[in-house]
Amino acid sequence: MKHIVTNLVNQALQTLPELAEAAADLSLESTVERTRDASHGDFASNVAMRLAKPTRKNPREIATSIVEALSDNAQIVKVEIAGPGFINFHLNPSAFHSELEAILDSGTEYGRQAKKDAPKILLEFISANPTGPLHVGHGRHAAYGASVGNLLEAAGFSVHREYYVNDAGRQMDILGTSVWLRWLESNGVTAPFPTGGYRGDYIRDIVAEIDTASLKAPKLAAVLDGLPADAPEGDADAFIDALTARAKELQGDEGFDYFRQQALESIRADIEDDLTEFGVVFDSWYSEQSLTKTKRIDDALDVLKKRDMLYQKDGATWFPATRFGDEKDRVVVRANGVKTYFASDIAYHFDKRERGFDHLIDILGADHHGYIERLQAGLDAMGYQGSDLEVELVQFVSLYRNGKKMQMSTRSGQFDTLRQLRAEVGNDAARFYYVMRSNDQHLDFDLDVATTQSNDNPVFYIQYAHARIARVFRKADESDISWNSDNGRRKLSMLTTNQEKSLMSALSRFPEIIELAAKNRAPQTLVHYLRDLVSDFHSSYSAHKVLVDDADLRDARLTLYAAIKCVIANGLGILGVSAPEQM
RNA sequence: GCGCCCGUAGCUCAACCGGAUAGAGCACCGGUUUUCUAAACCGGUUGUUGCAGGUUCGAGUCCUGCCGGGCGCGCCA
Repeated sequence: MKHIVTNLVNQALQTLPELAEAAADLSLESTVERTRDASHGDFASNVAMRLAKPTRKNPREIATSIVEALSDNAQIVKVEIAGPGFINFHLNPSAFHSELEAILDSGTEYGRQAKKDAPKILLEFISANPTGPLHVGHGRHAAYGASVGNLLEAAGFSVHREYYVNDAGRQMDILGTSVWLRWLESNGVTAPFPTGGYRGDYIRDIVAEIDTASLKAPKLAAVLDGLPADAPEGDADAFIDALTARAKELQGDEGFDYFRQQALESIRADIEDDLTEFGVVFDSWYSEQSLTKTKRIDDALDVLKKRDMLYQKDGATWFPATRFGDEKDRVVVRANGVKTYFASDIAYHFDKRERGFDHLIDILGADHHGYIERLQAGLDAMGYQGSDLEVELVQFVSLYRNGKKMQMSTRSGQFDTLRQLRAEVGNDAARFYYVMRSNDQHLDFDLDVATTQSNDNPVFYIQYAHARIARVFRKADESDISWNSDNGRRKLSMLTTNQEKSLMSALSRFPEIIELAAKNRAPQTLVHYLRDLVSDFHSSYSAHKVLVDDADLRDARLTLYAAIKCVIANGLGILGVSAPEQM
C-alpha cells in the first residue's frame, strides 16, 4: 500500500529536475512512513527535509513545490505540509477497502512478496555440539533462526536452512569416552567418572540403546593403570585425554569409533526429533567429519596456499588474518599436525559459497563475537567477500522459576533441556517468548508467566483473538445468518468507526511489517505488530457487535473480521505459533 | 589492558537507513457482562532515554570521553 504514496512522490520529483538530481542517491522508499498520529494522515514523507541540505533550500519550500507537482490520484484525498516540512497524505477509504479485498483474495499468501532470484541465502543456526540434548539456550537459537528463515522467505528470498554438526574433534572423543565408561560400569567395571566427562543420564540411555553383545569389557586395572590424576589434584583435560587414549588402546580405534559414532548419531537424531516437534526443520545437516573425509579442508588450505595466504612460524601453519582487519593472525595447522577448528570453519564457509549461496547468515551465540572477523577474513582470502557473511548474535537466556534464576550446564548434567521447557510451557508459548525480545538483548524467560493462561501472557492474548473471530463465524452459521462475502465487499464503506478505520490501516501495514522484520532480522517487530493489531481488534469487538440485524453492516464487519483472522494466522505462522479455531 | 554488545517509566521491553508530543504490557487504583467467548474492554498515574560534551533544521538513534553490566581476547572447540 505504501507504494501508492512512494510512486506518487517519485513521479512528482521527476518533474522537478533539480530535486530529482539531489534525490538520486536517496532511497525514496525510506522517506515514506506510516504516521504515528492519525491527525497526520496515513502516510508521511520527510523527503523535503532530506533534500534541504543538498539543495540548500528551505524544507517547507521544497515540500510546497513537490506537493504542487503531485498528480491527481483517486486514492489520495488530501495532502498537506506540516511541521518542519513533512508532507502528509490522507488516503481515500476505498484504498483500504481494496486492501481488505486483497487480503481475502490472497489468503495465506497475503504479506508474502514475489520470489526474488537473488541473493540465495544460506541460513545456519543452532549448530550445537552433538554431545547432549539441546538446552533452553539452544531453544532461543532455534526459535529465532526458524522465524528469521520464515520472514526471509515471506520477503521473497530463497532460504536454505542448515545445521552444522560439530561431529569432529576432541569433544567427540570425550563423548565416546563417557559412553565407554558408562558401558564399563554396566559390566561391573566401575572407574571413577572423569571431571571433564559428560555425566548426564542420557549417556546411560545411549549405552542401553547400542548393541554391545560382541564386546568384552577390559579389567578395571587395565583401564586405570598409569593414568595421571584427575582434577582437583591433577589436570582434568590431561586426565580425560589420557582416558580417551586408553579407551582407544583397549578397544582398538575401530572399537572406540563404534562408541563415539553410535553416541553421536543417537544424540543428533534426538536433537532432530526435538526440533521437528518444535516446528524447526532443516534443509540439510552438514557434518564436520565429512569436511575431513572429502578432503575439503585440505582443498581449502590449498586454495589459501596458492593465493599466498599461509605462512609457517614456530612449526605451525598460520593464516594472516590481520591483512583483512582481524586483530591477530590465526593458526590453521598446529605444530603437532592437527588442523584447528578454524581451519574447518574456513573450509565450511568456503564450501557454502562454492555451493552457490550468495549470502551467508550465521546465527551464533554472543560469546562467538570474536570469531566473526576471522571468518570474514577467511572469505576475503579465499576470493570471496567478507561481507558475504552476516552474523546475527543471540544473547543468553536466563530461566526463572518462582522468581529464582536457574543454573544451566551441559557438562554437569544439571541443565534444563529444551524438551523439558516445551513440555512445561508448550511449543506455542516457547516459540513466542523466545522471539519476543530482540536477539541482542538478554532474555529472562519466566516460566511462571509463560504458563499463565491469562492476559499476562501475550501469546494467549493473540491466539484468543483468532479463536474469538472463529467463534463469531461459527455463531453466524448456527444462527443462519452466514456471512455473505460478496455483499460484505460491496458494503465496506459502512465500516466507519474509529476502531474499524484503525484496524483497516493496521491490516494494510502487514506486508510492510514483514518486509521490515525480514530486513532487520527482527521477528520481535512482528510480535509487537500482532499485539497492537489484536489490541485494536479486542477493543472493536467490545465496542461494536458484529452479528447485527442490518445484513449489510453485518457482512461488512464479517469481511473485516475475516481479514483480521487471516493476518493473525499468517503472522503467527511465520513465528511458528498455531492459530487455534477455539480455545 | 584491548575489542564487541547493552543501559529508555517501579518491573519487562518497543520506537521503521536520524523525524512531529519517546510508546506498549505488567504492577497499582476505579469501572464494564440478561447481548457474538470477561483468556476481553474502558478510564486514571508513570520519563533529565546512565552521565558530560559534540555533529545539525532536528539525536533514544550518529561521534568523543566517562560510569555501570554482559561477553570475548589459545597451536581449545
